[in-house]
Amino acid sequence: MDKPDQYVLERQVGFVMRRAVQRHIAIFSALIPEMTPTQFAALAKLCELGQASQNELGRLTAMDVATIKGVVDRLRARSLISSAPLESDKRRLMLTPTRQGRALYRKYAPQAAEVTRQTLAPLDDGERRQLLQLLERLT
Amino acid sequence: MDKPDQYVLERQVGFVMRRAVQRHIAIFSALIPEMTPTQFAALAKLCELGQASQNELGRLTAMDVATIKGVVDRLRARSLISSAPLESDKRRLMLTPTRQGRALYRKYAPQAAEVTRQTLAPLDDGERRQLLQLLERLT
DNA sequence: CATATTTTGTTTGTGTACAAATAGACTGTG
DNA sequence: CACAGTCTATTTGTACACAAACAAAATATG
Repeated sequence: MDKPDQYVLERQVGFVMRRAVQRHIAIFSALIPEMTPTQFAALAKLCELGQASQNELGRLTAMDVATIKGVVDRLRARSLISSAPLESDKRRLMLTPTRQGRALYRKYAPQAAEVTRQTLAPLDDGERRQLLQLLERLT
Repeated sequence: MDKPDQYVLERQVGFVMRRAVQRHIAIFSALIPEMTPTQFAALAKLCELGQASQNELGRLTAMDVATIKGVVDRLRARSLISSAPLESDKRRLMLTPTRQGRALYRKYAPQAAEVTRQTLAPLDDGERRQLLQLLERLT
Protein backbone atom coordinates (compact mmCIF):
# COMPACT_ATOMS: atom_id res chain seq x y z
CA MET A 1 0.00 0.00 0.00
CA ASP A 2 1.34 3.36 -1.01
CA LYS A 3 -1.15 5.37 1.00
CA PRO A 4 -0.48 5.40 4.69
CA ASP A 5 -3.98 6.27 5.81
CA GLN A 6 -2.71 8.61 8.51
CA TYR A 7 -2.10 11.07 5.68
CA VAL A 8 -4.92 12.28 3.48
CA LEU A 9 -4.02 15.45 1.59
CA GLU A 10 -7.52 16.87 1.65
CA ARG A 11 -7.66 16.73 5.43
CA GLN A 12 -4.44 18.62 6.09
CA VAL A 13 -4.84 22.19 7.34
CA GLY A 14 -2.22 23.39 4.93
CA PHE A 15 -4.11 22.16 1.92
CA VAL A 16 -7.48 23.44 3.10
CA MET A 17 -6.06 26.85 3.98
CA ARG A 18 -4.30 27.08 0.65
CA ARG A 19 -7.57 26.57 -1.17
CA ALA A 20 -9.39 29.06 1.02
CA VAL A 21 -6.67 31.62 0.36
CA GLN A 22 -6.94 30.98 -3.39
CA ARG A 23 -10.64 31.71 -3.33
CA HIS A 24 -10.09 34.78 -1.20
CA ILE A 25 -7.51 36.18 -3.61
CA ALA A 26 -9.82 35.55 -6.55
CA ILE A 27 -12.58 37.53 -4.81
CA PHE A 28 -10.14 40.28 -3.93
CA SER A 29 -8.88 40.76 -7.44
CA ALA A 30 -12.41 40.72 -8.82
CA LEU A 31 -13.45 43.54 -6.46
CA ILE A 32 -10.14 45.42 -6.42
CA PRO A 33 -8.34 44.82 -9.71
CA GLU A 34 -6.12 47.85 -9.20
CA MET A 35 -3.87 46.27 -6.60
CA THR A 36 -2.96 43.04 -4.86
CA PRO A 37 -4.07 42.11 -1.34
CA THR A 38 -0.51 42.55 -0.14
CA GLN A 39 -0.17 45.99 -1.66
CA PHE A 40 -3.49 47.05 -0.22
CA ALA A 41 -2.52 45.75 3.21
CA ALA A 42 0.69 47.78 3.17
CA LEU A 43 -1.03 50.91 1.89
CA ALA A 44 -3.86 50.55 4.40
CA LYS A 45 -1.54 50.10 7.36
CA LEU A 46 0.58 53.04 6.26
CA CYS A 47 -2.50 55.24 5.91
CA GLU A 48 -3.62 54.15 9.35
CA LEU A 49 -0.23 55.03 10.85
CA GLY A 50 0.31 58.15 8.79
CA GLN A 51 4.00 57.29 8.58
CA ALA A 52 6.32 54.37 9.27
CA SER A 53 9.71 53.00 8.41
CA GLN A 54 9.86 50.25 5.84
CA ASN A 55 10.92 47.72 8.43
CA GLU A 56 8.17 48.72 10.84
CA LEU A 57 5.56 48.52 8.10
CA GLY A 58 6.83 45.07 7.20
CA ARG A 59 6.48 43.84 10.75
CA LEU A 60 2.97 45.20 11.13
CA THR A 61 1.80 43.65 7.87
CA ALA A 62 3.63 40.35 8.43
CA MET A 63 6.03 40.71 5.51
CA ASP A 64 9.71 39.96 5.76
CA VAL A 65 12.37 42.46 4.71
CA ALA A 66 12.68 41.28 1.12
CA THR A 67 8.92 41.09 0.59
CA ILE A 68 8.10 44.50 2.04
CA LYS A 69 10.86 46.03 -0.06
CA GLY A 70 9.29 44.70 -3.25
CA VAL A 71 5.82 45.83 -2.23
CA VAL A 72 7.06 49.28 -1.25
CA ASP A 73 8.99 49.59 -4.51
CA ARG A 74 5.85 48.86 -6.51
CA LEU A 75 3.68 51.21 -4.49
CA ARG A 76 6.28 53.93 -4.86
CA ALA A 77 6.55 53.30 -8.61
CA ARG A 78 2.84 54.06 -8.77
CA SER A 79 3.27 57.18 -6.61
CA LEU A 80 1.02 55.81 -3.88
CA ILE A 81 3.67 56.26 -1.21
CA SER A 82 6.85 58.30 -0.92
CA SER A 83 10.02 57.51 0.96
CA ALA A 84 12.91 59.39 2.50
CA PRO A 85 15.78 58.42 4.78
CA LEU A 86 15.27 59.60 8.34
CA GLU A 87 17.67 62.35 9.43
CA SER A 88 17.90 61.18 13.01
CA ASP A 89 18.54 57.53 12.08
CA LYS A 90 20.05 57.13 8.67
CA ARG A 91 19.35 53.41 8.54
CA ARG A 92 15.63 53.93 8.44
CA LEU A 93 13.60 54.64 5.33
CA MET A 94 10.52 56.59 6.33
CA LEU A 95 7.42 56.01 4.25
CA THR A 96 4.41 58.26 3.84
CA PRO A 97 1.31 57.74 1.73
CA THR A 98 0.88 60.32 -1.02
CA ARG A 99 -2.34 62.20 -1.62
CA GLN A 100 -3.21 59.66 -4.33
CA GLY A 101 -2.31 56.78 -2.06
CA ARG A 102 -4.67 58.06 0.60
CA ALA A 103 -7.38 58.65 -1.98
CA LEU A 104 -7.03 55.12 -3.32
CA TYR A 105 -7.16 53.71 0.18
CA ARG A 106 -10.32 55.65 0.98
CA LYS A 107 -11.84 54.54 -2.29
CA TYR A 108 -11.19 50.84 -1.78
CA ALA A 109 -11.46 50.36 1.98
CA PRO A 110 -15.19 49.60 1.73
CA GLN A 111 -14.50 47.19 -1.13
CA ALA A 112 -11.82 45.49 0.94
CA ALA A 113 -14.28 44.96 3.76
CA GLU A 114 -16.68 43.58 1.17
CA VAL A 115 -13.99 41.08 0.09
CA THR A 116 -14.02 39.67 3.62
CA ARG A 117 -17.81 39.57 3.57
CA GLN A 118 -17.94 37.68 0.28
CA THR A 119 -15.19 35.30 1.32
CA LEU A 120 -17.13 34.45 4.47
CA ALA A 121 -20.49 34.41 2.67
CA PRO A 122 -20.97 30.62 3.00
CA LEU A 123 -20.98 31.00 6.80
CA ASP A 124 -23.48 32.56 9.16
CA ASP A 125 -22.56 35.32 11.59
CA GLY A 126 -21.56 33.08 14.47
CA GLU A 127 -19.48 30.86 12.24
CA ARG A 128 -17.67 33.85 10.79
CA ARG A 129 -16.68 35.11 14.20
CA GLN A 130 -15.64 31.62 15.19
CA LEU A 131 -13.51 31.05 12.13
CA LEU A 132 -11.66 34.32 12.58
CA GLN A 133 -11.15 33.60 16.25
CA LEU A 134 -9.85 30.08 15.63
CA LEU A 135 -7.49 31.26 12.89
CA GLU A 136 -6.13 34.00 15.14
CA ARG A 137 -5.33 31.44 17.80
CA LEU A 138 -3.17 29.55 15.30
CA THR A 139 -0.68 32.42 15.05
CA MET B 1 -9.75 60.76 9.30
CA ASP B 2 -7.72 58.42 7.18
CA LYS B 3 -9.02 55.23 8.76
CA PRO B 4 -12.52 54.35 7.71
CA ASP B 5 -13.34 52.15 10.67
CA GLN B 6 -15.16 49.62 8.54
CA TYR B 7 -11.71 48.40 7.50
CA VAL B 8 -9.27 47.07 10.07
CA LEU B 9 -6.49 45.03 8.49
CA GLU B 10 -6.13 42.64 11.41
CA ARG B 11 -9.78 41.63 11.20
CA GLN B 12 -9.79 40.71 7.51
CA VAL B 13 -9.89 37.00 6.74
CA GLY B 14 -7.20 37.41 4.14
CA PHE B 15 -4.74 38.81 6.62
CA VAL B 16 -5.52 36.29 9.34
CA MET B 17 -5.29 33.37 6.92
CA ARG B 18 -2.02 34.67 5.52
CA ARG B 19 -0.48 34.66 8.98
CA ALA B 20 -1.82 31.20 9.76
CA VAL B 21 -0.36 29.90 6.50
CA GLN B 22 2.98 31.48 7.33
CA ARG B 23 3.11 29.67 10.64
CA HIS B 24 2.04 26.44 8.99
CA ILE B 25 4.79 26.66 6.38
CA ALA B 26 7.37 27.36 9.08
CA ILE B 27 6.29 24.22 10.95
CA PHE B 28 6.32 22.21 7.74
CA SER B 29 9.83 23.18 6.76
CA ALA B 30 11.09 22.52 10.27
CA LEU B 31 9.70 18.97 10.20
CA ILE B 32 10.28 18.27 6.49
CA PRO B 33 13.25 20.31 5.31
CA GLU B 34 13.71 18.11 2.26
CA MET B 35 10.77 19.48 0.28
CA THR B 36 8.14 22.19 0.20
CA PRO B 37 4.48 21.68 1.16
CA THR B 38 3.50 22.03 -2.48
CA GLN B 39 6.00 19.45 -3.67
CA PHE B 40 4.93 17.05 -0.94
CA ALA B 41 1.27 17.52 -1.84
CA ALA B 42 1.95 16.69 -5.48
CA LEU B 43 4.10 13.69 -4.63
CA ALA B 44 1.58 12.41 -2.09
CA LYS B 45 -1.35 12.68 -4.47
CA LEU B 46 0.61 10.99 -7.23
CA CYS B 47 1.59 8.13 -4.91
CA GLU B 48 -2.04 7.80 -3.88
CA LEU B 49 -3.15 7.62 -7.51
CA GLY B 50 -0.22 5.55 -8.74
CA GLN B 51 -0.26 7.53 -11.96
CA ALA B 52 -1.79 10.69 -13.38
CA SER B 53 -1.37 13.23 -16.13
CA GLN B 54 0.25 16.52 -15.18
CA ASN B 55 -3.00 18.37 -15.72
CA GLU B 56 -4.99 15.94 -13.65
CA LEU B 57 -2.47 16.11 -10.83
CA GLY B 58 -2.64 19.88 -10.95
CA ARG B 59 -6.42 19.86 -10.62
CA LEU B 60 -6.38 17.44 -7.71
CA THR B 61 -3.75 19.42 -5.82
CA ALA B 62 -5.27 22.82 -6.65
CA MET B 63 -2.37 24.07 -8.75
CA ASP B 64 -2.84 25.81 -12.07
CA VAL B 65 -1.03 24.65 -15.20
CA ALA B 66 2.02 26.84 -14.81
CA THR B 67 2.43 26.05 -11.14
CA ILE B 68 2.10 22.29 -11.46
CA LYS B 69 4.60 22.35 -14.30
CA GLY B 70 7.21 23.99 -12.11
CA VAL B 71 6.55 21.62 -9.24
CA VAL B 72 6.71 18.57 -11.53
CA ASP B 73 9.92 19.83 -13.11
CA ARG B 74 11.57 20.10 -9.72
CA LEU B 75 10.34 16.71 -8.54
CA ARG B 76 11.57 15.16 -11.76
CA ALA B 77 14.92 16.89 -11.46
CA ARG B 78 15.27 15.10 -8.12
CA SER B 79 14.18 11.79 -9.66
CA LEU B 80 11.14 11.54 -7.41
CA ILE B 81 8.76 11.18 -10.34
CA SER B 82 9.13 10.24 -13.98
CA SER B 83 7.12 11.41 -16.97
CA ALA B 84 6.27 10.16 -20.43
CA PRO B 85 3.81 11.27 -23.11
CA LEU B 86 0.77 9.01 -23.33
CA GLU B 87 0.59 6.93 -26.52
CA SER B 88 -3.19 7.03 -26.75
CA ASP B 89 -3.41 10.78 -26.21
CA LYS B 90 -0.27 12.62 -27.19
CA ARG B 91 -1.34 15.79 -25.43
CA ARG B 92 -1.08 14.23 -22.02
CA LEU B 93 2.08 13.87 -19.97
CA MET B 94 1.72 10.85 -17.73
CA LEU B 95 3.50 11.00 -14.40
CA THR B 96 4.55 8.15 -12.14
CA PRO B 97 6.37 8.27 -8.82
CA THR B 98 9.77 6.59 -8.89
CA ARG B 99 10.89 4.06 -6.30
CA GLN B 100 12.70 6.85 -4.48
CA GLY B 101 9.65 9.11 -4.72
CA ARG B 102 7.50 6.45 -3.11
CA ALA B 103 10.10 5.83 -0.45
CA LEU B 104 10.31 9.52 0.37
CA TYR B 105 6.55 9.75 0.55
CA ARG B 106 6.34 6.80 2.92
CA LYS B 107 9.11 8.27 5.02
CA TYR B 108 7.49 11.68 5.41
CA ALA B 109 3.76 10.96 5.44
CA PRO B 110 3.73 10.59 9.24
CA GLN B 111 5.72 13.80 9.57
CA ALA B 112 3.27 15.58 7.30
CA ALA B 113 0.39 14.48 9.51
CA GLU B 114 2.41 15.75 12.45
CA VAL B 115 2.69 19.14 10.75
CA THR B 116 -1.09 19.41 10.81
CA ARG B 117 -1.11 18.35 14.46
CA GLN B 118 1.44 20.96 15.46
CA THR B 119 -0.25 23.66 13.42
CA LEU B 120 -3.54 22.94 15.20
CA ALA B 121 -1.87 22.47 18.59
CA PRO B 122 -3.36 25.65 20.11
CA LEU B 123 -6.86 24.21 19.61
CA ASP B 124 -8.66 21.36 21.30
CA ASP B 125 -10.11 18.43 19.35
CA GLY B 126 -13.53 19.92 18.76
CA GLU B 127 -12.08 23.23 17.67
CA ARG B 128 -9.76 21.50 15.23
CA ARG B 129 -12.60 19.68 13.55
CA GLN B 130 -14.61 22.86 13.46
CA LEU B 131 -11.84 24.93 11.94
CA LEU B 132 -11.24 22.41 9.17
CA GLN B 133 -14.93 22.16 8.50
CA LEU B 134 -15.43 25.92 8.36
CA LEU B 135 -12.43 26.37 6.06
CA GLU B 136 -13.71 23.66 3.74
CA ARG B 137 -17.02 25.45 3.46
CA LEU B 138 -15.22 28.55 2.20
CA THR B 139 -14.07 26.81 -0.96
C1' DC C 1 36.15 55.52 24.35
C1' DA C 2 36.37 51.26 21.59
C1' DT C 3 34.43 47.46 19.80
C1' DA C 4 30.92 43.73 19.82
C1' DT C 5 26.16 43.38 18.87
C1' DT C 6 21.88 44.72 16.96
C1' DT C 7 19.03 47.01 13.66
C1' DT C 8 17.73 48.41 9.03
C1' DG C 9 17.92 47.93 4.43
C1' DT C 10 19.61 45.68 -0.03
C1' DT C 11 20.74 41.85 -3.05
C1' DT C 12 20.55 37.20 -4.83
C1' DG C 13 18.52 32.83 -5.45
C1' DT C 14 14.70 29.51 -5.17
C1' DG C 15 9.89 28.40 -5.13
C1' DT C 16 4.98 29.11 -5.46
C1' DA C 17 0.88 31.47 -7.89
C1' DC C 18 -1.69 33.29 -11.61
C1' DA C 19 -2.81 35.64 -16.22
C1' DA C 20 -2.32 35.55 -21.00
C1' DA C 21 -0.58 33.94 -25.26
C1' DT C 22 0.79 30.02 -28.10
C1' DA C 23 0.83 25.36 -30.16
C1' DG C 24 -0.40 20.78 -30.89
C1' DA C 25 -3.71 17.06 -30.22
C1' DC C 26 -8.36 15.55 -29.72
C1' DT C 27 -13.69 15.68 -30.21
C1' DG C 28 -18.08 16.87 -31.80
C1' DT C 29 -21.12 18.47 -35.14
C1' DG C 30 -22.64 19.52 -39.47
C1' DC D 1 -14.61 14.54 -43.94
C1' DA D 2 -13.89 19.29 -42.37
C1' DC D 3 -13.34 22.44 -39.00
C1' DA D 4 -14.82 24.83 -34.79
C1' DG D 5 -14.27 24.30 -30.28
C1' DT D 6 -11.95 22.03 -26.35
C1' DC D 7 -8.10 20.08 -23.83
C1' DT D 8 -3.17 19.66 -22.49
C1' DA D 9 1.10 21.50 -22.05
C1' DT D 10 4.55 25.27 -22.55
C1' DT D 11 6.28 29.99 -22.26
C1' DT D 12 6.54 34.67 -20.58
C1' DG D 13 5.79 38.17 -17.31
C1' DT D 14 4.48 39.91 -12.75
C1' DA D 15 4.06 39.41 -7.80
C1' DC D 16 4.58 37.44 -3.30
C1' DA D 17 7.53 34.72 0.25
C1' DC D 18 11.55 33.35 2.56
C1' DA D 19 16.63 32.20 3.36
C1' DA D 20 21.17 33.80 3.38
C1' DA D 21 24.78 37.01 2.82
C1' DC D 22 26.17 41.70 2.96
C1' DA D 23 26.85 46.78 4.29
C1' DA D 24 26.03 50.75 6.90
C1' DA D 25 24.34 52.91 10.95
C1' DA D 26 23.14 52.83 15.74
C1' DT D 27 23.48 50.93 20.41
C1' DA D 28 25.33 48.49 24.26
C1' DT D 29 28.82 47.06 27.18
C1' DG D 30 33.05 46.60 29.03
